[in-house]
Amino acid sequence: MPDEEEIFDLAELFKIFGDSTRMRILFALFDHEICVNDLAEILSMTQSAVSHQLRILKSAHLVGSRREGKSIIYFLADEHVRTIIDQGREHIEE
Amino acid sequence: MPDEEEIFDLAELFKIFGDSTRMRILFALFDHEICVNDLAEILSMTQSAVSHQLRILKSAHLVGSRREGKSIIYFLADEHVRTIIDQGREHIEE
DNA sequence: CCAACATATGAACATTTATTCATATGTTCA
DNA sequence: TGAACATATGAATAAATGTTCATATGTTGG
Repeated sequence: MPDEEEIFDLAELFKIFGDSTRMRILFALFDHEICVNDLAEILSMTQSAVSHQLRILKSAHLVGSRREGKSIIYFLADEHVRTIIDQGREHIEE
Repeated sequence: MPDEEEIFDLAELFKIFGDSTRMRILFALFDHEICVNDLAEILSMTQSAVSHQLRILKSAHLVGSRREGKSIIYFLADEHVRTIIDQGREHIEE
């Protein structure tokens, strides 16, 4: 049994995957990096809503970002993101 | 990009991992199956609260249950649960 | 430097959700 | 069968969270 802090952190991590909007953002970033505005268009969402969610994703190190001119480009942070999502998809197929 | 329904289901699945109480229950069941009352004691929780959460875990097929006398024994449903949690833990170690 | 563009942020509101309390359902054993 | 035990469930309350609207911050090109 891990200590309470690790359990809490784990729950916080999965909580971030537990929202359709964030999941859609993650999928949009699966193959290629995208800037905020394009994300908003692709997902038919407000720029503000996207930005709020990106902030959450970034704070959990699920995505990273870099500036490119006026835009800020977001991308998936590491392979764990893909693995976790893939495992989730496998679980659903049953 | 998966269809909206799959994304929704995925988010719903991860939402279930995204709660400390449920995560604690899952860890308690990691090594051996346990009945509701024992879970409540181990986790210092109300029997009612545990039962409510077990219901959610079971509806997502993360745990299974069987009756044994007066008690009902709960156990982890499949290996995906362990894999998903393990991947989450790996992600945190950084 | 300033106008236009791109993103971030804060407050407010609405919705979701975990827990508690009371009670119902279901099982065993005398 | 009835009492005692084990679990489930429903309603109510409190807390957490996603979106919107308005606005701030930051960058580029003229």
